[in-house]
Parts: sequence; structure tokens; C-alpha cells
Amino acid sequence: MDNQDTPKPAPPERRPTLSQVAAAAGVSEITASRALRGGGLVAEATAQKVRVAARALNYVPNRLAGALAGGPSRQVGVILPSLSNSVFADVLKGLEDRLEDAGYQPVLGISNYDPAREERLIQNLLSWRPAGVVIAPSDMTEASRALLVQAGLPVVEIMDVDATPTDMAVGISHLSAGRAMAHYLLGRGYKRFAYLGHEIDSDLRAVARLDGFRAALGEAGQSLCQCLTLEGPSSVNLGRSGLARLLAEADVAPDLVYFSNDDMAVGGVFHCMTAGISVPRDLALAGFNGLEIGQALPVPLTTIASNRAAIGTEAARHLLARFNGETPSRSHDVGFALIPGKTA
Amino acid sequence: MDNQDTPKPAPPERRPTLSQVAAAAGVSEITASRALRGGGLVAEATAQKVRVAARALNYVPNRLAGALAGGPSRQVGVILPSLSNSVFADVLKGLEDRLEDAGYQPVLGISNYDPAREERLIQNLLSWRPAGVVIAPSDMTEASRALLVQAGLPVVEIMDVDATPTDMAVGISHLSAGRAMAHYLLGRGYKRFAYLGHEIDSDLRAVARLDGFRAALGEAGQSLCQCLTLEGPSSVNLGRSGLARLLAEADVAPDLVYFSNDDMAVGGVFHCMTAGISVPRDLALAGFNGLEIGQALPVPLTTIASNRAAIGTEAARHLLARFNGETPSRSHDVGFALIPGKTA
DNA sequence: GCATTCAATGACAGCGCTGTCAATAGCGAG
DNA sequence: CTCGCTATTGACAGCGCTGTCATTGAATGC
Repeated sequence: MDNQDTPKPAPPERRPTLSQVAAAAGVSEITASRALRGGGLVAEATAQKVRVAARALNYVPNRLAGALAGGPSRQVGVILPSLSNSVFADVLKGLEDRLEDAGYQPVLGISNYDPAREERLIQNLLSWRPAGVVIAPSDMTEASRALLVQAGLPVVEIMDVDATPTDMAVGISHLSAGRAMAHYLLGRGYKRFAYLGHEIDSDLRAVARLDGFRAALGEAGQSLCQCLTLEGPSSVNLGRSGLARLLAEADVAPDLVYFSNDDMAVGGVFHCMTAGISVPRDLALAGFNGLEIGQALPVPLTTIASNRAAIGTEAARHLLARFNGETPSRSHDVGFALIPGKTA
Repeated sequence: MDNQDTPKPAPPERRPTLSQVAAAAGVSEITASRALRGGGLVAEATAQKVRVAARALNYVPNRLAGALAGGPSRQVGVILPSLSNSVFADVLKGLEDRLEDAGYQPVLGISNYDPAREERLIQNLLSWRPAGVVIAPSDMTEASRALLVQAGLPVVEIMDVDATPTDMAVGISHLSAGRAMAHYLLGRGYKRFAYLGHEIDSDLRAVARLDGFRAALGEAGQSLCQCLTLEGPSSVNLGRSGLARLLAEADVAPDLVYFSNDDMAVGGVFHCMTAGISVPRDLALAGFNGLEIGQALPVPLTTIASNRAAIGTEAARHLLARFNGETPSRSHDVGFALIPGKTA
């Protein structure tokens, strides 16, 4: 649109800046700044003029400059291990919703359960000087932790409250969740417990649940008669084929299979439907997460609702509180609820 | 750690800056900058020294400053209508993966299918001066479009290639997808077609599929005998209860129900299981998306695979190409594939 | 041996904004 | 009528980095 070969001061159609707005409104730059940010430091009439000028010029503030100049950053780094699992999508949704309403933008990174990638992500996100960080850690390296500490900003570790957080934690106790399920199932009279899980190394929370489950069984004088963990991320298909394999390999048939999560368990239900195994009469199944799909099954799944949206919103709340100079609780357990269902 | 009440130059434990790294390495700031960014403009020995110094100081570059000073921004705005639907999670996953590998960070916004919120998000994201924007539009307002155009950066509209994009588009033709399913089903000999959809106003792509479906039926001298759209976002439960309602309200029983997507269709399958309706003998069902869950069902769903991950990676590719000064295709159709399944 | 070129490095300014402190004006109290 | 106070506005510097252009020294060619 504009002439492009102006010899020196060639401004190749720059976006309007605050000083242009200020000029248009006939005030100083700083007054325009204050007017647009609100806060009542500017006479209403002046503020009005500035707003009009800004709109007329289609002014979009440059937050890079704002944050660099010392204003608050309004970005929040978010690191999740995966998005394939709808669990994290739910958390992210809750988180984004709250942050957005408070004027913050999440900057996202997916670690794929890879601690090295996680570390790189932290480094990258930190280079944007976010106001805070939310992370669902997957076996954080020492270096990762050090980076976060050194950055000196609010950090919320989500999903898990079993470990002591670097700064703050919001989640549930997966250890307790495993125990709770074990107690429930013991109460229902099951005897031969099997476990079917996905790639166990990377999903520490699944491991914690299994640990809790085992511990509770142990305390009741029972133990797992079979424990199969498969390669690859959790999925319905993996649960389906996995259950087939588990049953084929069984020395004694289990009367209950505890799955690492609902995706897997739903797959298990499908296998039973296909193989003509009556649930829970011939075989009982239990999962974890309380996904909608599990509850929509013809036979609703016995599982534990993990309150994912609450984790997201609570994480946001904690962060925002800290931005406001408050001191929220160091560790917040959003709790879980056992859903009896009909599969166990 | 440091004295905090130094009268004037009180640096309250700032993060190390480039100039400190430079000083430590005994070179000028700009040389340090070039060394760390690579590019071979610095003697290898010097670069080495700088890297060592940076590591020793735990230097994390400040990209706000970098971007402000004219460097490339390395952030990409991403606007999606929802994350409840695993479809967008899949897209986001593909997108994030590619962007991350290329050193870009997505800044996320969720519009909840709300054009006003979408507009606000665009404004907010743009204020970070991203290098590009990826958006799954939900009925973009004129103002939104103007904002994007005026920003003068690469924009990829994803999901849909039916409309002419502002800048670039990556997705599939939902109109064609609807037609394709209709043709397939006509070929299978179905006669009494019903449609069951979710909140139709906001999900324009579902509308497009329905339009295509209807058009193709019309061309074959057929029409929908029933068309029910329910309130609320799509979900398995909505599909389940919706099918019950649809069948109850039917004057003549349909022999096939076309669902707005797989979530809904899976719900339909569950209803049939519960109600003892044999699929596809008594009633055939078809969906859209090709979600894993649909294919893991005891009776795999007849549907159309929408190639979501490809949309994400292609969107990233287009963006990155533009960042490199190339000119990728204006509109890219990643294509879809009909999955025959066993429910129709 | 001297001009020429290139690689390596540096000085300088400025990106667009906000924090700090200072200046001005307007007002009631004494 | 003057003083002190508050409300409003502005000047200034600088956040941390990179683009541009200039400088240096060494290597090259005739």
C-alpha cells in the first residue's frame, strides 16, 4: 500500500504505537499508557480521548514491550505430558478458562513424558519471562527443578499431591486413590486381583496408584495374582488387546482386573463384550479417572472420578492469588470420589 | 542472598543478562548474542567461551527483549473453539509437536465457540506479536478478520477448506465429507435416513457436513425423514440419550442414523446395546471423525477419518514455510477416508 | 612490499512500553 | 490572600536484546 523504497526512514507499514495514540489524543505517552491500562490515575475526560484515539488507530498494545519495561507479564507457562489423554485436555480447559478471564495467556508445551524434553520446554517457556508456571511433571530432572526455583516465580505442580512440591501443588493423592479402590474392591469380596497397565515407566501417577492398590491389598493379606504392563501410551485399544492377553496368560483366572485408567478399562469392557464375558459376573473391571465415556457405557464403569477440571481451575486460582500477593495453601488436594458403577 | 537495602541501584536478585555473560566471557554483548544464537558469525573459540560463561551463569535468554528488538518472535497464537472434543486436542498435539521442534511456542486461546470471545482472544494474542496465528474459526466476526489481516502475519485457518481463507487454510471439506457418507450409505441401500446432531448453531463444520449429506441425498431423490439437533456440546451421553429420544419421536422408524460426530455416534451405539437394538440389522449408525474409541467398539463404527493430526502438522508446516519466506499453497486439503466399519 | 578483501568483533541506537520522580494546577483552610 | 494538599500530567531513563554500520587484523594477490 505505501511506498516501499523510501530511502532511510522506511517504516514498512508498522503497527500503531502508543506514542501515536498519545499524539492523536494530544496527551503524553505515559498518560495514554495509564489511560488505557485503567486504574483511575487519569481524568475521565482525558481517558476518553485516549480510548477514542486508540480505537480510531486500531491500536493493539505491544505486551512484549510492556512486560520488558517492567509491567506484569500476563503469560503463564503450561507444561503437560500429553494431550492424547483427555485428562490433560480437561485440566487445560479449566486452566485456560480461568486464566483467560483474568487476562492471562497460557503458553503451552507438551513433554511427551520425556524428562529431557520437559527440561528444554521449561527453559524455552522461561525465556518468555512468564508470570508463573503450571506443570504436570513427568519425573522432573534436578536441572528442571533448579531452573524453576531459580526463576523465582510461582510454580504450581499439578495432578499429584503425594510429593512435596517445589512451590505449590494442586491435585489428588494417587496413592490414596489406589488404596481407596483396593478397599472398595476388597469390601466387594473379590479375591484374585490382576492389574493391567500401560507404559509404566513414564506415568508416575499410574505407578503411585498401583503402589497404593498393592499396599492396601497387602494390608488385607492379599496380593496381585497378575500384573501386566504393556508398552505404549494408554488407549482403549491397548486395554482391549491387553485384557485379551492378560486372560490368555493367566494361570488362575482373576475375578477382577484393575486398570491403569479408564481408557484402558473401557477397552477391557469392549473385550468382554466381544468375548462374551459377562461383566461383572465372570470378571469385574475397575478403572481410574471417571471419564464420561466410562459412565456412558451400557454397564457404567467402576472407577474413581479425578476431578480434573477442578485441578485446572484450582491451579489457576493459586497462581492468580500469588500474582495478587496472597499466599495460598502450599498443597491443595481437590479430592476424588469413588464411582461404584456396575462393573465391579 | 544479596543485600537488599542498597540505596539506589538495588537489583533485587535479577536474572543474569546477556551483558553479564558477555562480560564473563570477555567479549562484547553483541558478540555474545551472535555466539549464542549460532550462525557461524563468531569464531568457534569465542563462541565456546561464551557458551561456557552462559552455562556457568545459568543464563536464560529474555525473548521478550529479543523479539522487541526486532528478532523473530517465536510464538504462535493458537485459537481453538474447544478442548472437550478430543478432535482439537489431536490437532493441537500435532501442531505443538512440530512447532516445538522448530523452536516455536504456541500461545493458546479457547473460544468456546463464542465469536465475541474469539475476537477478544485474537486481540490478546496479537498483543504478544506472534510470528503467526493458527485458528479454528467459529464464525469469525468481521472485526476478527480485520484484526488478523491488519496484523500482517501468516494466518492458517484450520479444519475447513470449504470457504476462501483470509490467508491460508488447512483442513478438509466437510461438505464433501457429508456427501461422501451419504453416497456410501445410499450405496448400501438404506432408505430412511435420520440425523442426530448437537448444538448446531455454533459448530459450523457439523452444519456443513449435514448440508453435504442432505444435498447428496436430494440428488438421489431421497431426503432426511428425521432431523434432531440437541442443545449442548457433543458428547457420548448426549448421543445416547438423543438417540433414545429420536427413536421415540419417530413417525416411521429410520433404518439409519447419521450422527454429527463420533462422540454422538458412540453414544448411539451404547443406546442400542442397552435397548437391545441390533446394529446394523435393526438400525445402522454412522459418525464422523474416526476416533479411536469408535474403532475399538465391539462393532467398529462406520465413520469418516478426519486426519486430525495431519491438520495440525500441516498447519505447522505452512506456518514454518512462511516464516522461511516460502509461499506454501493457499489452501491445503488433507483429505479424509471413509471407514466402512460394521455399524452401517 | 603494498593495496585489497574478508572474517571477526564492536559501538551505537532503538524496539515500545512503564516505573520513578518531578512539575503543574486547582482547591479549601487558616 | 497565602499555604499546603491532592489530582493530574509529564520528563526521563531504561528494561534486555538485536539490526546496522564501522572497525580491526590478517590473509590474499600482483
